[in-house]
Order: sequence, then C-alpha cells, then structure tokens
Amino acid sequence: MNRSAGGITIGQAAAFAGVTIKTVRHYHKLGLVEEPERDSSGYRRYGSDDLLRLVQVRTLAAAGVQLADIGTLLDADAERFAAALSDVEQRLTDRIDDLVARRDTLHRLSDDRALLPDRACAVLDRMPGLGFDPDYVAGQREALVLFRALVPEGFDSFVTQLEHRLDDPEFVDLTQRSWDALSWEPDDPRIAELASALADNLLAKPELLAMPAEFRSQPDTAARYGMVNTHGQEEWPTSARLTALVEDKLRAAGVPVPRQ
Amino acid sequence: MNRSAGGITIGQAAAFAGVTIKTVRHYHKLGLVEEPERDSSGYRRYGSDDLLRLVQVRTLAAAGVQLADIGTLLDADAERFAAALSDVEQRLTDRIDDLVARRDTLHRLSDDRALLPDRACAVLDRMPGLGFDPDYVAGQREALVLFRALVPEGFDSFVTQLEHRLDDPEFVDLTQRSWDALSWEPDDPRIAELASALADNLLAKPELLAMPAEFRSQPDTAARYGMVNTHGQEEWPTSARLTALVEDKLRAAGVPVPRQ
DNA sequence: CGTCCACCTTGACCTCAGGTCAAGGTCAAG
DNA sequence: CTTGACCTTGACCTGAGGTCAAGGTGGACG
Repeated sequence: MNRSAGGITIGQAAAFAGVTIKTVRHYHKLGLVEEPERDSSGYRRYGSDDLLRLVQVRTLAAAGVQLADIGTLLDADAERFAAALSDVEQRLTDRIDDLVARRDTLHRLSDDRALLPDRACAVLDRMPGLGFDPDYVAGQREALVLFRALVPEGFDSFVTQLEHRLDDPEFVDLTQRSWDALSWEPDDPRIAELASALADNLLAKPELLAMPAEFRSQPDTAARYGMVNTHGQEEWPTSARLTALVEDKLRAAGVPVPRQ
Repeated sequence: MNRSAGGITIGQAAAFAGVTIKTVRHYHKLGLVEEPERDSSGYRRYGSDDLLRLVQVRTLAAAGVQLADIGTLLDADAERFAAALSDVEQRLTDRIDDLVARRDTLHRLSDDRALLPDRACAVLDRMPGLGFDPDYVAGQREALVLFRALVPEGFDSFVTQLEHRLDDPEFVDLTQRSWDALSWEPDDPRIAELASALADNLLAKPELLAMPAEFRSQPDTAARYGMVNTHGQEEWPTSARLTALVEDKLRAAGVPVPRQ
C-alpha cells in the first residue's frame, strides 16, 4: 500500500549508483552507508540522502580507496580528506609503475620463454652457430636462469664471462669435448687430460677468475655456487668427476674455489 | 646426518627465488612446483631443478599471470605459451589504463571533495560571489552529485542550465528569495507571489525547458526527477510547497513536468 | 648436559571486495 | 491463479597468500 511513498528499492538505488545489490548490502554491513528505513514488507527504501552517500562511497571505492578507509575519510574534515587522498593517489601511482614494470618483464618473456634478459638471449643464440649441441644450449639456458635467481648481482659479469669464452675458439672446442665426455666412462683417462686443458685455459685468462671473488663477498656463497655448478649433473657422474678435477687443478694453482 | 647432502631447505630456496616460505608451500599445494624429497627430519630439500621451476613460476606470477594458469602455461608448447603471454600482456595494459583513469579521478577529487567534474565546480565557485548562502551552495553541490549519479547523460546540460541561470540577475535574486523563504510559514502569501515570479522567469527562457524533454526519454524518469527535486526538502515544508506551486504553474502553461 | 635460538612441520583460520547459491517472501501483470 | 521479477537472510566461495598455534630439529654456547 505505502509501497511507493518512502523511496526507491535497493535494486533501483544500486542501478543508479552503478553497483550491484550485493555491494550495497556489503556497504551496509561495513557501516559505510546507513541502513535506510524499511517499508511494510521489510524492503529497504532509499531516499536522496542515502543515494548521495552511496554515490560518494562508490566514487571513492572506484578510485581504489580501501572500503575500510572510506568511512573515516568521508566523515573527516577537508584537510585530512585532502591529505588522505594524496596518499591514496601516491599508492596508485606506485602500483601503476609496478604494473608497467611487470608488463615490460612479460614483454621480454614473450620474445623468449627462457625468463632471461636480452643480452643473455643473444649469447645463447650464438651457441648453435658455433657448433654447440642444442641440448647443451638448453642446459646453459637453465643454468643462466638459475644463476640469475641465485646471484642476481653477479649475473651481468657471468654473462660477460660467457661472451668472452665464446670468443675463444680453444675454449669452445674444449667445452664441446666436455659435452661429448658425458658419454664416456667416469674412469676414462681422457677426462684427466681434458680437465688439465680446461684448467690451463682458464688460468691463462685471469679476468675470468675475478668473478668468483666478486660473488664470494655475498653470504651463502657455497650453496649458491654448488647449486649452479651441479645443476644438471646429478645423473652424469662423468661430468661431476670432470668438474671436480678442474676445481682441484684450479685450487692447486692458488685460485680460491668454494667447496659446496 | 645426511642433513646437508640433498639440497637446500625451503627457507633458502624461498630466499633465493625471492618469495616467502608460505608462498613456496602454496605453490606445492597448487601443484605448480613438485614437492621435493624430504630428508631424515622430514624437511623438504630442494635441488637445482626445483629451484629453476620455482623461479619460472615466480617470474610468471610476478608478471601478473594467475597461478591457476601458470601450470598449463609452463607445460605448454612455445606457440601457446607466446599466445597466452600476449593475452596476459593485453589484460595488464587494460588494468594499467584503468588505474590511470582512477588516479585521474582521484586527482580531481583532491581539488574538491564534491566528486564533481571541473565545470560543475566552477559553477559552484561562482555562487558565493553572487551572494548565495554557503549552505545553499552546499545543497546545490549535493544536488549535482545526485544528478550526476541519477542522470549522467543529462548532467552536462544540467550544468549548462545552471550557468545560464547564474547569468540572469533576476533569477539569482529569485533563487535567493526562495532560500530565505525556507524560514517562512508554509501558508505565507508571499510564497505564491514568489512561485509566480519563478514560473514566469522560467517560461521566458524556452531553452531552459528543453532539458527535461531530453531526459524524459530515459526510463525511470519520474523516480529520478523526484529524487533530485525533493532532495533536501524533507524537513522544509515551505520548500515543498513552493516547488509544487511552480510545477503547477508550469504545467498550466503547457510544460510537461513529471509527477513523482 | 642443558638451554637458547633459528629453522622446519602441519593445520586452521583471516584477509578484501564482493559473488554465488539456497530457500523463501512480495508484488504487479496476464 | 500462475508467472516472473524483485526482495529478504544466511552460508559458503574466490586469489594469493598471511598469521597464529603447537610442536619437532639442529647447531652453538656455557
């Protein structure tokens, strides 16, 4: 009877304010908008004041203000209101910058799924042309991803090291022979030879040995080094043996190599 | 005993990957990263493969990919991977645009807490200089907010109408007398006079009466009109009477005024 | 040997801004 | 009288983890 006198229903109010019914009730539950009077059927009837408040709340919420903050905000004086707004605005700006950074990361990802920056991808791209086995390249890709996670601050010099190594035909040759060595027996005498040649090659280029010193200054060095170094070696005992021999020779020559 | 052999602990793995322990376990629960072997104490021991996977997941998650999608994504072939990535990138771009729009809204809010666009603020700012009572201006501000929520498509012409009204000294004078009238008795004879003058003034400017025709084409016209019109009048019977008289006169002159 | 501290384990519940479902009451039109 | 659109409440669900509780484990110190 008294149906249309008191005001509009929740559905109309929600539609006018551009929110859902559930959202309006949510605001009631949080105390952001007072519950209006009910009509004889128990329906909420909204007047212009309620609508005004609803619009204010919705506008702030749409701007990204936390619902928990809106109540105090709307009931505060103009000065605190302005201060809080600029605070929220700053947080929004930060979030935008964050999202832009994420998008850029993603954009790099879509060029190559290896989760690596351009320079590292370039190094990997050179490898097949130099005669490296595709599986070896894939392994190096994984090692780079791992290294980047474990030693982000040393990543650039690690890539630089790789670049220099690829410029040295002897090293390229030795590396490819090491890859072939995986199929040898662990006690094959050629392994010791290969280890000697590798160690000599490394010792001839002191700048390549500088990097370990750099990342030795960080904590957890042994764990990180071991992680990168043993990656992919678990099921290849020959590789583990080769690595151990090279490390021994380097240590014998006075180069500090962390033990894992 | 076997403590340090199997790999690193969850805390170290989490630190290396740049996430929390809880996050790593969350990934396990979702099946994104396989649970590694446990040591004799029941601790999870992570190897390089686990770490690699963890870093891949974290990188995608940090780029905003839903965790639920990451599993299929990482196990998919390169083609679908690339397609999905560009999809995610598009969504990120949309979100950024959305946030920028929010920030701009907020920026306008911080200039004036009235939740109104610049043009409407300018109109309100003119009012005190023309001699309007600050309380009246506040009421107009509320009416504008309400109008914008209820009739967004008619808001611009509503503001235009207000601008024209403020340019007419006679209308300004009549409006201010209407404000004073709030303190009169509802049966004060001056009210009828005032209503006549107001109606005559309105009828002399046909362009001001065009707006109601425009927003009469929308549904719920009566409810919206009534909402805006009766806002703030509940506790002022004199105002209601004045409005009713003016509406009667307009209707008598052939102008269609919706009845609420 | 005891004790402390840092780390690990599981499980249950909390967050935010609502969405979804269920079960039923109310109103206007055909 | 039925249909369909609207309203009511309440309980549970979402995503991506965070927080708390209660207890096990390992290493260092005295």
